[in-house]
Amino acid sequence: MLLERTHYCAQVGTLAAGEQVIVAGWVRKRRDLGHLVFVDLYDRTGILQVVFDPERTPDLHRVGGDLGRESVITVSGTVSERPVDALNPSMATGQVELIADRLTVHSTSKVPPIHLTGGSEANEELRLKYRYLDLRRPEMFRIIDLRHRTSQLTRSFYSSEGFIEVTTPYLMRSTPEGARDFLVPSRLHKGMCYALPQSPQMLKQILMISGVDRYFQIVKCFRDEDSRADRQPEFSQIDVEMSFTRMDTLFDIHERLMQTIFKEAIGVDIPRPFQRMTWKTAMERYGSDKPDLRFGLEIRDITRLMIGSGIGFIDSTAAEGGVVRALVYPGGSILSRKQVSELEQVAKTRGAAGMIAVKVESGNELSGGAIGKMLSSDRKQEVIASLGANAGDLLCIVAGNAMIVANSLGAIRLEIARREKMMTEEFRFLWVTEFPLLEYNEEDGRFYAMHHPFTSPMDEDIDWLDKEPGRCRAKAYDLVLNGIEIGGGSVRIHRADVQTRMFDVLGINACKAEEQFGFFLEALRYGTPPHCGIAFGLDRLVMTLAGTDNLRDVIAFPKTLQAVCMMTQAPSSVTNDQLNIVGLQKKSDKNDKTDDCA
RNA sequence: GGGGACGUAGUUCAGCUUGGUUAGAACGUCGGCCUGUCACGCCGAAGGUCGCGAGUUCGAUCCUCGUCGUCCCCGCCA
Repeated sequence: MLLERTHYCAQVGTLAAGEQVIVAGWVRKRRDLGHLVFVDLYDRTGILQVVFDPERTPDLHRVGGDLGRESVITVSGTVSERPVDALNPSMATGQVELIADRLTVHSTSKVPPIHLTGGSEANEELRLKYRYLDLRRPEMFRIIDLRHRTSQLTRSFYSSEGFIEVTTPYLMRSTPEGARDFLVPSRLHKGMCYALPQSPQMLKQILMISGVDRYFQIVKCFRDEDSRADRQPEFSQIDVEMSFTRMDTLFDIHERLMQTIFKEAIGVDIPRPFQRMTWKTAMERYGSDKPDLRFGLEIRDITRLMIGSGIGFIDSTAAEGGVVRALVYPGGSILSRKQVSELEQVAKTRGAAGMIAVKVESGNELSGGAIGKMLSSDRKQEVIASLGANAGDLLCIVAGNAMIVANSLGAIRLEIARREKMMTEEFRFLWVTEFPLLEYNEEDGRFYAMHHPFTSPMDEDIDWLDKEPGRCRAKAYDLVLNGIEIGGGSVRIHRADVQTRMFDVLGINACKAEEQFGFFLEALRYGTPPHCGIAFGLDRLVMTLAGTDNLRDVIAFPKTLQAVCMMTQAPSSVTNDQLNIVGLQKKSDKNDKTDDCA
């Protein structure tokens, strides 16, 4: 019969000597001194030293001496205070040990392919293949637990604010716009597919129409797009929608949610209210719609000062309606030619033609490139003054299309901060507001919704919708934390006529709209309350709480950049029979390994 | 779709610049010894398709090309 555990390893550390306990877990390490045998027993709470003493239990001692790494055992024994000279202050349970008197070996383990104790970490490919072993490491369990607590705090916070968790289907209908859908072929309707939701966007709005009033859900979302360090094909959102509420109330609720999570999960006090910044300001001053405000390094516009400089490409940039902007790299004039060229490379990957690096010399002098030669000393002085630069600094100047210049300098700004280790440990929250409603796509020759097609234009901009849609701002907002977009949402359109106008601008005519969004447009016609919502990336939030910059670290079973699960080898080929059932046929059998075991 | 980095023992890495006889180290594993260890210690041993394929060469872990895999970035994605 299974001897049942009475305590976790860590709990034993708090018990008095003489207590009888039963503990269970994995053999992390064995130290066999010939007569005495010590075993480090691990469970999710920590490590406990178990002693096998040949004088008390000769039979056990022999078995204990043979225990292999990661064998699973149950041990009963007596809690004992360690001899004074054998205390281990670096161990949570280092003042006690368990003198074993009974031992059950439930199973043994092959030699683990990754190190589970201290020191260097195995490469990620192996960690993902043997994820169950990787998750046995305390650092990984700590994150799993942190994620659990974050979810729990979220659920209880929303519940106490009158929000109701409603689950929505994963088998949805495909909608155009936005990301590529993952498709699920239908057996009952051959040739037709369900789509896994990119987010429950329309359903949560319909719940508002249903009168749910305050909805939330911790929900999986799926997007068939290329992954990144902070992007997985399937990810979790804290999804929220609320009716009859001003944007400011939504901000207030979620600032308190963040405050609660950070306080309760990691003991950090977050000041409120959070800073707010318009999208325009963010782009101009930080070159990003998700600025990291833990450091300054603001971008300044110097177009006016550079016009008529006599420098060819700068004058032509200005003539074409472009901009010239600069960033001060404090103390950057000592950079090597190579380091400067690496900075320029950063700008070039964001589409800039180049980056001009100018050194600030003493006596308001600039040296380097055409600017050092061509600019009058008055102009130089003005440039230095307007940038607040000092001798020894390096000016990074980029000219061209406003968007490209912003992105380039934004990337350089982050690179400088990384190099100079300016990213502190603090948590800087920021609401970015007044996003553009639409984005023009040159290739397709049409506008796309920047957020999604149900986002309300700002009242004062609504007339731009027909005249100059690109100028129209949206009631959309993002919550940014240390340069990471952790959430985003908007006030929604609650009038069917405005929604139709929106579709018009997007080039979705009445017929198309009816076909693709008909059910939603119809719902809007049955009494829709004004409503707004937001969704947070749970994975990214936990990532920040855990202090890692790899999304895979906070997901128990993540996928690689190629969207493969190293442990299960998903995706896999399927048999022709399986495909027939859903009415599909393979185009090529090139990678077919289905019948390897036949 | 494009750019970059990496791939050598079970693991983490060195070796490659300048091709040459037996490819090393540490940890781990296995065997022996050891009564207070906790990075236990000491003695000994086993362990390699140098990712895969082709090419150059008398000879390739090393050079070239291709290919596969992982990571990072751009595009894409909110």
